[in-house]
Amino acid sequence: MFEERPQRILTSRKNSNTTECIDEPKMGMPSTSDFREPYNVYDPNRCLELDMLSMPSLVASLPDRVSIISALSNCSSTGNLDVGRMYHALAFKTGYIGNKFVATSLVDMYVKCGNMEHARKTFEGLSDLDIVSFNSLISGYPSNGLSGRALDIFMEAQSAEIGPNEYTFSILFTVCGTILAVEEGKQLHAQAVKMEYFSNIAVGNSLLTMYSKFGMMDEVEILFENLPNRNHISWTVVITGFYKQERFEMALKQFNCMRHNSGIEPNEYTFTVIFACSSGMKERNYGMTLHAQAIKNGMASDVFVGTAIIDMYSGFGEIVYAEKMFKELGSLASDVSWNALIAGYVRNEKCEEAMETLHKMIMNGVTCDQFTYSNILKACSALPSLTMGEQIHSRVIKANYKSNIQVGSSLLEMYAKCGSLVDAEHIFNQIKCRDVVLWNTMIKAYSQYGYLKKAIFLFNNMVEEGTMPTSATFLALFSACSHSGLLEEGQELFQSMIVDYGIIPEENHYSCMVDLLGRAGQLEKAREFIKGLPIKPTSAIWRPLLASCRYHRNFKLAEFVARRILETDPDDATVYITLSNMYAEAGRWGDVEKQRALMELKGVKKEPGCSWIEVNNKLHKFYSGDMRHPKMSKIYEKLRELVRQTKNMGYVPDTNFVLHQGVGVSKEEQILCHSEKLAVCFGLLSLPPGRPIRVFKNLRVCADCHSAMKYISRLTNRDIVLKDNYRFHHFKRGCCSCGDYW
DNA sequence: ATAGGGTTAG
Repeated sequence: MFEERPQRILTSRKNSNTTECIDEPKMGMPSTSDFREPYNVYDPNRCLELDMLSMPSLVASLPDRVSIISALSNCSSTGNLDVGRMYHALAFKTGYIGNKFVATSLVDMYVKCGNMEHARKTFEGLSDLDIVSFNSLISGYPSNGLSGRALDIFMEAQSAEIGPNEYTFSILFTVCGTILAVEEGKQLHAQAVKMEYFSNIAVGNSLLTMYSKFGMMDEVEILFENLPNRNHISWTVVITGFYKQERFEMALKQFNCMRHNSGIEPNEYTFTVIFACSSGMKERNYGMTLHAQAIKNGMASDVFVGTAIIDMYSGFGEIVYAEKMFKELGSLASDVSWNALIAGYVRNEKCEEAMETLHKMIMNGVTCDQFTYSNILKACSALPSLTMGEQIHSRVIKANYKSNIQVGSSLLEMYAKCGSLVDAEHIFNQIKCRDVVLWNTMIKAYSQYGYLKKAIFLFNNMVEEGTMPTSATFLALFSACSHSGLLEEGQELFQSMIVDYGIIPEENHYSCMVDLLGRAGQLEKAREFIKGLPIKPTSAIWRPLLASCRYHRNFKLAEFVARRILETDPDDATVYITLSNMYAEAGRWGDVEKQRALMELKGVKKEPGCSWIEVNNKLHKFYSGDMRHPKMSKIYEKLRELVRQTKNMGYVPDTNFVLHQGVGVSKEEQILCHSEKLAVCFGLLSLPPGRPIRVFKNLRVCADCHSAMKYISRLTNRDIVLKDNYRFHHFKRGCCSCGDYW
């Protein structure tokens, strides 16, 4: 994200009345003649309503010019606006404000304290403007989010024929880099070349930074080679440039070059980026070696380095090391460190720990920001817990982050994943300034719930509004097509993605296409498709074909595909389970037994099915046939009643896939106690009428439960949302959003 | 009296 900006022509003097930035209060832009006018000193007593009498100690012994300047410079570095204002009043009282060094120090003090209005007013009071005072003023706008304004002020200086110096260029290169003003940046570059300013390291470094922010790394490399002077900052800029482009090996190569050939030592800044690189490359051993070096050099106690290390370990799945690093930072930990730790917990599926850390963070008085909310909402989605999500949502509103686009996407995703599509839609509709991720998140939500038409509709809206779809957009659309069995539409979209949008398909796109073909019954075509792939087929690509083989009862191909998957993933329990389900459906009990024996031999375990539901802020878990829940007898009573009633409506229990008949228990009895049925039934008993029932399951919903839910939703007139490890099923008045289940 | 580099997310 960068500021909106009008394009400027920096060399022309006539074009100084450019469009104001949107977030900028109007301030009269003086013309050249204004600068020449006699004293118009900005009176702090009038403007700041300061009373000299309230500062008796200062009045008693009036400071001289030098001590005012040094006091102001002290205020600049500490950001102490109140003391700064007192010295402004003193400078006025003593008349030193007429001195240009004092006045410039004042401008700088206001700039550093973030008060651009007073900086500008003080600046306007200067009688004898020079490039230093211009630089002071210009340098303040970027840090206040008004980079475009800095370029406007620069043009005022140009108009006043007050020429730029080295300081001006380093400020402006930084400005152009942050707002991605490529044309202006190049113009300034040319101007700086003419003035031979490049022996100045700061100028060179800011120029490197600018081009690296433009993503023009070729340019950066050439410039870097030819810089007359380099220091550790120059190296860090180049390394960071490659890192941001995700060219981690190049970043590392430069780092090694710096260490071995340059004679310049890397410092905390350099180490921070290098930790981020080893995190990005998943180079666990390298990262740990680096950590040891950082400790040796005393750099691991730097907050930035420490935080980068936290993030790195969490990326390696070493959450314990991340925790340790966080503890070592102690009171040095910044909001970013807290965020990195929370993100680490979420990444490593420790959502409860993430929530606990959030509470500790609040208790410690650390301010939560968009990163915090975004991460913690992801934890709510992963749990998934709608009540926690709603609690975080109210925090987001209180902290005024609800119109933040990233937090918005996380909120949307949270509601969708917690089973409330209506709330997800509400979030989407509230955000008017949509970006591609927000669109993708909503499209993906529709796709997961099986609302293909809505997904396609949004896709068309998105394109009409001029947002370029990304590979994630198509992924969502493919999976929607495949669940709805729309083979041709899916294939057309696949072609369109490549031809019209220039997106190169990756593993997951291929996997979706295999799923699409397979579900449509084109098993051989799916196999041919895999054969013709430009990449080596992975188990993720084979897996959807195995599922299709089961549905279309193609044993031979299923066994072939199963072998392919087991070659790379020998512990994949779903392969054995799918095969034994297939054999069971065909009554091939001998083969079922063989699969079971194989699983035992290889030590592969089937995860027990578990469903859960949130009622009154409490999570209720149910396992198949589990009797531990206190309300179990009521639940079974209700369940039998429901089965009786739904049978009258046409429900026929489907016992085809029951693998082992328990002793003394009928097959029908066995499917009656499936965990999802128990959880839904408990929801019906506990939640007020009309409220949707939201149940989650760790495995796929079985065909019988799916069919039963349709009848139950009609009978009880309830919306039932059932999320399994695969997708969402939204049962409404006897229908399911996913179309026909298989 | 004025300038240059670092970590976290959807």
